[in-house]
Amino acid sequence: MRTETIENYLKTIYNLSANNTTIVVNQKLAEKLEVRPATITEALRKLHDLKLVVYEKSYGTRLTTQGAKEALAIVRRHRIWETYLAKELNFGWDEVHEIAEELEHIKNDKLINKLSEILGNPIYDPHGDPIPDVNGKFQKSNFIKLSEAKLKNKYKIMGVTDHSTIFLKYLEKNQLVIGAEIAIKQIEEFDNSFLVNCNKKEIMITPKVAENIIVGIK
Amino acid sequence: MRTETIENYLKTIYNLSANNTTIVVNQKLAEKLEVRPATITEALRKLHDLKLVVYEKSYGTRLTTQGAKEALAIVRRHRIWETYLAKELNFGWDEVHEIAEELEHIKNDKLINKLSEILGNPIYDPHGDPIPDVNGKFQKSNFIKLSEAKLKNKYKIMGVTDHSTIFLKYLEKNQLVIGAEIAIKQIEEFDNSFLVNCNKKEIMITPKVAENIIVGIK
DNA sequence: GTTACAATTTAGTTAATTCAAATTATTAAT
DNA sequence: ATTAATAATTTGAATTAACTAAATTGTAAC
Repeated sequence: MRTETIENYLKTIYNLSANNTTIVVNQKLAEKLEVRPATITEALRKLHDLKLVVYEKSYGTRLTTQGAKEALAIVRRHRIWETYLAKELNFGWDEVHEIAEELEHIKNDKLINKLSEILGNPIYDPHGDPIPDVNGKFQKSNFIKLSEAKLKNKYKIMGVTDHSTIFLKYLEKNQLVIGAEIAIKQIEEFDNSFLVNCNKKEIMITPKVAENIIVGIK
Repeated sequence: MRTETIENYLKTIYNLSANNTTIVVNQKLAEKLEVRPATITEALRKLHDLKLVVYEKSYGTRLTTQGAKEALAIVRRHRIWETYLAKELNFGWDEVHEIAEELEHIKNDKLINKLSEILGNPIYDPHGDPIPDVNGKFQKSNFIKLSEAKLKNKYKIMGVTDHSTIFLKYLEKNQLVIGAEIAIKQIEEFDNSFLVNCNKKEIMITPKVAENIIVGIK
């Protein structure tokens, strides 16, 4: 079986590779996992021995088929638990991540599939992140970042890319929650800020915030 | 924080000490944890350094106040999860133990108390084992082993002391489940077997089985 | 080609967990 | 009280996992 550390490496490589489409460099891994570069080199050697990554020295890393399969299983467990904690156990969306970080390491397919079933097999977690199915497949969608939204269009908030408590609390305060509908009233050329209509109120959205909100076209 | 190994030592010492009332000897621990005696001595030295046990060499071990507190917290988490898995997630009572062995190590009071609340703060788990409350206290009861039952009396099955799958499956097959009512028809002096009436059927119960069923007086 | 930065190698450290074998303690039986 | 049997401890060590500082090597941009 895998240690938690190995699972965390797998998950982090997966997350930094934009769903396994780009190569991940050591620096990013070292940053995210808060360890020294030497540790990354060492860990990647091990993951390579376990046939979980393709690791080209001084270039970058990507997951093997097996590595991606395991990473997706971890991501699935994490996001199912987050959803379960939020929807069934009434935890706030800013609390669920931390608990799910621990629960995700418990490998019991029957348990996860049961939770998924109770939730109605959700395809998004409370942060709007897609939940892979049992086979590691995502349902397709055509969501965009709010920062790429077009003037006068209407959108629905589908997720966030920043999961920090401070950001989530900010969103909540402004009622910019999952499912909320947004109409783009104005886009300021000068600073890329957005003036939007949400819940019958006008809200000013900075580029940094817009960059971290995922919306679907209504 | 405690490692899982330390938590497992604490839990095992607690379980072998009959609710912290008797001294535990190394041999029993070695047996239960499936390690060599030398390992037990070593581990107890460590638990002693952590002020979790009172350890008298070549005599025996018992938990300190702190050790008992932590052991009870683990037992509570284990039994709450077992109950939740069985009652809310429809797992069989022979499946829940294994999963709870992992879940019990996740230390989040809010989570456990939430599960407990959803379950209506149960005081027994699916095996009939009592669940300590947040303060590590048990509700009192006057249950006895079926082997101590008296002729002609009526009892209700409240729990088991053997949690093995084989035993639980045997009980299920004979409908000797938690809550089932039993009337003692006959006690055979020669071999201490019991003839009981349960669900309108007569069942012969061997001394070994009787020893592992906990009943309450009706 | 030099410089700046990233990655790797080397040569460890620390901590957790376990064990075999030899020795010592304890207990029960005579 | 001595002995035999059994249990526990000590010693000395191995293993594994995870990580690091410091020195070296690679890479890429100017």
